Amino acid sequence: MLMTLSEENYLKAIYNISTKTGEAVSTNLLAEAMETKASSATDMIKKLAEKDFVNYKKYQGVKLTKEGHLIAASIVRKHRLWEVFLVEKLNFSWDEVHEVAEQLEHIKSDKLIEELDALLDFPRVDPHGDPIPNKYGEIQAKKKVPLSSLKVGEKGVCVGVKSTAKEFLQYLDKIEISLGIELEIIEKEAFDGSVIVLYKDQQKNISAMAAANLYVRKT
Amino acid sequence: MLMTLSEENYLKAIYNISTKTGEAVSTNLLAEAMETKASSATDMIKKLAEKDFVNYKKYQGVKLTKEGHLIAASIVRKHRLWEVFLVEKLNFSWDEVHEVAEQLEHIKSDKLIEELDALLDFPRVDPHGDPIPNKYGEIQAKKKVPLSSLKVGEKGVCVGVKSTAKEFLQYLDKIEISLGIELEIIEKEAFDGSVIVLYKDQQKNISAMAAANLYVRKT
DNA sequence: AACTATTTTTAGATTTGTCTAAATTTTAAT
DNA sequence: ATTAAAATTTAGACAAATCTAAAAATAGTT
Repeated sequence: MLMTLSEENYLKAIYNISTKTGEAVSTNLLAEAMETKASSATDMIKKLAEKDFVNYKKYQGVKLTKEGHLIAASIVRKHRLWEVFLVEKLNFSWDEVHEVAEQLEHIKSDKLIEELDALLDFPRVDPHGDPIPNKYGEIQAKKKVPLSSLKVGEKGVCVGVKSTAKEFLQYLDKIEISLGIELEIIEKEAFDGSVIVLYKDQQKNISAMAAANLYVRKT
Repeated sequence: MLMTLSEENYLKAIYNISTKTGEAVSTNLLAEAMETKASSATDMIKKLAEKDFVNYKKYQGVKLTKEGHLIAASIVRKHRLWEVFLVEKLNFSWDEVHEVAEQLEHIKSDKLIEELDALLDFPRVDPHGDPIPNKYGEIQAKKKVPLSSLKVGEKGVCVGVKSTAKEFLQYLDKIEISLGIELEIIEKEAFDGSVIVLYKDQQKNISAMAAANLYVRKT
């Protein structure tokens, strides 16, 4: 299937928006994600509909078809695998990888991506904690959720942050929380929403604000 | 410097042709290398001349300027580093890498390519034995020469083949010659041009025909 | 030196993805 | 149910890279 760069980027944007909202993607949202005008988005939507990658009814937004979903997921898969590669093998930090992965995700070669997957030991999530679709476009990792949503006794691995404010990241650093650490909820304070967690054999208190901005994946 | 994919490919083609011929590159040769028509090549030549990447006089062909050379060399550098990566890290064979490297060579990130270089331990040549320019566009590896040009007592590393005929490659396989092997010339037969070489602690006879089709880099 | 064949350039058309501006449809509010 | 606001689509234009066909320049041969 011949896909232009632009078509691939639109499909990926539709995929990303619709996994968040679950609904049909509006022309305006899509145009905004693509940093372009609504009229351009309409043009591309028609092209994608013509190729049966999306279902489109005028004024009703778009949804990915089965084939569109598979293509979009494969681009996201490539994007996230390359992110892992950049961090694990090329000493990039997790906030430097996006721009380069945006380029690498369009490289066409099945062998390339399968071998890359193997080189990286078949990772399930990217450096931001987002799940990596398998080659059939399916996501196996559980969804990431804010730490604040866990109940007492549940455990999770830190996989990302919602806020990337400098103060917040520095705070996490100070209390020695980093990506990959496993936490267990010991207690939740009803009155202020703060949580007491166990990690590295220590119990620490985390504010409601911090707990809402720290993503974990349940284990 | 904003470069389109097409501009990069044209510059690379001019680089590759002119390193072979040493002369200005004709419109027809360039068009042929780009698998396009001469009129298209002329159009692009004008654009590249406008940007001062090439010197161009009507009907006289093109030569790279200093800046054009640097850009072209950096693309070739990326292409060849990616080829090494594919072979060394992703189990590609040396005849599978070209198509993928054609895509990867256009990824823009200085950090990416420097880190890749380090990951691969700063290779001087690609899997075909072609030299990898350094980041200043300079080539440090010595030129590859046919084995037949070496004198008695000289040594060289096998870095490539001229003919890729199946029979020839199978013959090399049979006498256990592969890329990377170091050979020493023990004797040259005057009457038929065959050479006796030492490698893997054995002396073997190689025909004049084979010696002319096997590239080595002197050591 | 003249003529022919080849190479190269020009002119005008096409496709892709984008834009602006105007028209249309939907949504929301009274 | 009307109407104003917002969202979406249409129509027409543009730049990039290509093409075909025709014109111009160069090279080769006698």
